[in-house]
Amino acid sequence: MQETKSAQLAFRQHDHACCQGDVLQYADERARKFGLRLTPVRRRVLEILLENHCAMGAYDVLERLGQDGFGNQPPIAYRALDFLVENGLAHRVRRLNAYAACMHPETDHAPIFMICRTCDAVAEAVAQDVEHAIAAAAAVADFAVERMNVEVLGLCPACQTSSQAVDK
Amino acid sequence: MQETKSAQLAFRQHDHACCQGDVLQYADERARKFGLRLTPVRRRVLEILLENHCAMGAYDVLERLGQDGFGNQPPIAYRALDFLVENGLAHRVRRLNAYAACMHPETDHAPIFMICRTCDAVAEAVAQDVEHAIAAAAAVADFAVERMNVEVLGLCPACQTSSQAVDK
DNA sequence: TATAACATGTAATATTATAACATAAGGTGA
DNA sequence: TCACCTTATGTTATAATATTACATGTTATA
Repeated sequence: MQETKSAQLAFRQHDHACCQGDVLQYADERARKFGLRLTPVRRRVLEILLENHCAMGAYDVLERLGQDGFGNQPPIAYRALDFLVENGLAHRVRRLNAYAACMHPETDHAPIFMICRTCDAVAEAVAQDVEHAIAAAAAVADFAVERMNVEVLGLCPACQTSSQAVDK
Repeated sequence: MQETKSAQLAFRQHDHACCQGDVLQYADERARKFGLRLTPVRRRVLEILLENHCAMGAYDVLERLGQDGFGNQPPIAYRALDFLVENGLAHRVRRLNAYAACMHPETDHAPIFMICRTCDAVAEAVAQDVEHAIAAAAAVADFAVERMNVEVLGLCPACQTSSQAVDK
């Protein structure tokens, strides 16, 4: 059980400025090192995604971009989001039709999302044993794995104890 | 490693009439036993999903329903699909915005889909060890799991050996 | 500085999904 | 059987998500 630390963190009070700062710094570094073009829109989208531990829809991101003086047509947001996803700086959360900043950009990993059904918080865990178990299951079927993603729906610690824990 | 047998099967030549027959029979049984109303549209949608080991979009299902004399407006398809999903007779494949008949309706399980990137075949595996590993990761974050799903993208056995294995 | 490759702006449209309300069908107790 | 309630279906409209296509601009480099 390695590295679920940050997943615990996401659901709790914490100094989120660190999450943001660390990830942004890493993104800048990587852009420099690998010649990624982390342009203003792209970097801004990453910042927006990092504002809190929730996934955001493309149109929400787009609205923010418009406010900041960037274009306000869908492709502006989708292209920046695609760039981030392709370069491991964000993930797509399919259950929510939304995107979340990657909290572990330094490690090559399959994202495991825990999605709170009531407050929409999203925590990303990295758990190698899960990946291994999935890889093993795929191997039995002779399936050549390229990507995998895991999405878990439920209640975050806060919502378990609050009265919001009703069906939505 | 239990129960990936059927996942192997899905990707290979097999007597698919058995898959269909078994699942439909089980669905009928369960409907009777638990008083589920497996109405004509709903049953027909299940049959359509069972026609091959691919996931189908709601609008594809809808088109088929229209041909069969059922209504041809989106809610017709979505409602039947929702019913099947809620009653464990189908799953939603989020990566494809599509639906697939459940191949293991008799067991309560989290679906694990292997999705072939080139031929769109979908195989459903049931692997308890994967579920356990995910549950353990969630427990560390105090996350109360309600549902989980795993989607693996890659190449099915047939497409690995064919020339179709290029980027799509 | 010409050029090629990549990125952004913009308009239009495709695809997926839901809301809201009317009608019909099935189940149940008087 | 009827009245009633609940559940399911039909229908219209529209919301939410995503992409295509093409014009324009920017950057890297020969």
